[in-house]
Amino acid sequence: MMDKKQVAAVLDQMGTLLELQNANPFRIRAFQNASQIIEGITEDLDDLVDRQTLTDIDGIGQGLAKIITDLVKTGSSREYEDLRKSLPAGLLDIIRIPGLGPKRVRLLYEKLKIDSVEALKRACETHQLAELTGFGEKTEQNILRGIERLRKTSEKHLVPRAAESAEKMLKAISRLKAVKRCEVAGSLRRRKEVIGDIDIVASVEEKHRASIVKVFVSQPEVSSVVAQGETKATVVLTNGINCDLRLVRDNEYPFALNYFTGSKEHNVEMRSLARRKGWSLNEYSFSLLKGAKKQSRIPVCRNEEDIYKALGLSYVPPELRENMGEFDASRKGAVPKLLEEKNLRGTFHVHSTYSDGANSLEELTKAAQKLGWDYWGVADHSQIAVYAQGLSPEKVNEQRREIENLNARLKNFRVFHGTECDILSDGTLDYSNDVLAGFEYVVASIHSKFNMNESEGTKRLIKAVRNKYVTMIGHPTGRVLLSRDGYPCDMVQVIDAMADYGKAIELNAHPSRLDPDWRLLKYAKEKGVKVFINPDAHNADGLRDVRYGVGVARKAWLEARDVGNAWPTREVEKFFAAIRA
DNA sequence: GCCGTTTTCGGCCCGACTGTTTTCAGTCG
Repeated sequence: MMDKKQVAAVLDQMGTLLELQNANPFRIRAFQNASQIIEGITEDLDDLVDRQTLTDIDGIGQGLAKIITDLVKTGSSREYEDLRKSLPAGLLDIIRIPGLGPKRVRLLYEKLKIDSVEALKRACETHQLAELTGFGEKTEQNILRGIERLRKTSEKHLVPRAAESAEKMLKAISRLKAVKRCEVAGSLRRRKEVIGDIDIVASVEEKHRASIVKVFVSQPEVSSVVAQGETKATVVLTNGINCDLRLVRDNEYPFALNYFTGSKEHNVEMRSLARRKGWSLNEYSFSLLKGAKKQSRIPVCRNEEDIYKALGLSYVPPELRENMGEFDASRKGAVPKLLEEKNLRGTFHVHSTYSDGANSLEELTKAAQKLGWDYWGVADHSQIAVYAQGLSPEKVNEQRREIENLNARLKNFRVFHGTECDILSDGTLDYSNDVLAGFEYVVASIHSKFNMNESEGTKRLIKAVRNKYVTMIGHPTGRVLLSRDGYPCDMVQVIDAMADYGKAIELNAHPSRLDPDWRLLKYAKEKGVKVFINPDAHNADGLRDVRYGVGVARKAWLEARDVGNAWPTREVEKFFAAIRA
């Protein structure tokens, strides 16, 4: 009745409702934690329920297992219904307003009967809040601004846009003489697929703090200042993204950087590990735990590596800090050597002037050479894509001849001839097998009929995966395969099929459309499915967009050998040939 | 609510900022 996404949402909501009820904070955390766990599992939730193995998962006990089982089986649960009935639904909207937490939401409801954002807005405008103890005029103003901000920033920001702003702000800070070290932290450093806000950490002598904060808040990118203190400032940038600056002493810097990089889940585990050594860990330092039975001497930590070392761990790259197995790997010294941008030797999903691309084969080749690559692959649209000048079989032959001529002239560089072939609604492909056999590789993509139900959608894709000439499944429209709210299909099943048939998957890194789910990518890696980081480029500049995919690939623990475009030319040729063999 | 090669009971992460206080609670990250 409910899938894992829905179950996760319900558990999170139960946590919030418990907060509003002023319940035991650890009980609250148990629900929030469980929500995270369920969202992250790659096994089939139905299976776990049927086999009654939910309690094998760390963090899920008898109580939560019962609730989850009820939700999956019946679509509801006694505990959930009781909680939901105990408070008006509108409070769940109100609590999302920045500056309002469970205590004050509860108070507003009890004293002023405020049970919706609209009612709250009216109450602020008529200054009813200021009459309550603990509230004043300033708070009313802040809430009104919060309501407005929530409306504007409810959507999260994509990595490339946030990265661009972050670079500008970082540059403004780092060029100041008083700043010793500074770096972007937070989810941007962890390369999450979407970014909430930008965190910058800087080390600076105390006497210079005020001047640094002043420079920060007066940057041209800043549209308003939310908070400005001695060690912290928060601003809203002109593009609507929040940006935080934290100032610390230089000896505190590694701790601050680590702390503000997160994730929260990673930090919680770090602190637990510190406690076991008899230390307390915060954003400034280790300190000896008062009254601990066993205490170890605290080593000097000059950088993040030292902190991990102190806890008996090898360095954990920011992309892996999600408490999703990185501590185990780190203890065993088995942290993978993650993909680097410089590992990439080329890319394969590129459109030329033959279909809807803006640059010729020659121009694209020059751009790829300029990036230091060894190859690239053309993948123009197939014939049904009339809107994009999809290629007829005759045109395909013409293109092949041009590529052969080009390759004959090129030294130490190779252009591959592929296609982005449409998967039709019945799962068959837009070219006959005869035509497909003429390509070196085939990216099979969906551009039509996005409103199928999940089982039909899954069948359609798996049928395409089975086609002997398909090399990799692409995701052309952005809201597709590896994204959580994309094309209706059970991606786990599709990945299983790819593993069975030795096919690859495309991580489409087109920046304007990026929202790939790294958990699914990680699952693909575990299954041995190769990944190609492709830009879906329509011009020469677009080739560079692969760099946005590298961060997501790192989050999924991908190493150079897991990624097709990190292989040398010969290996790529072999892989393509093996698929049709 | 969860968890246990120190525990089946008693723990479970911590500091800064804000606005309203006259010493601090609530919120945030």
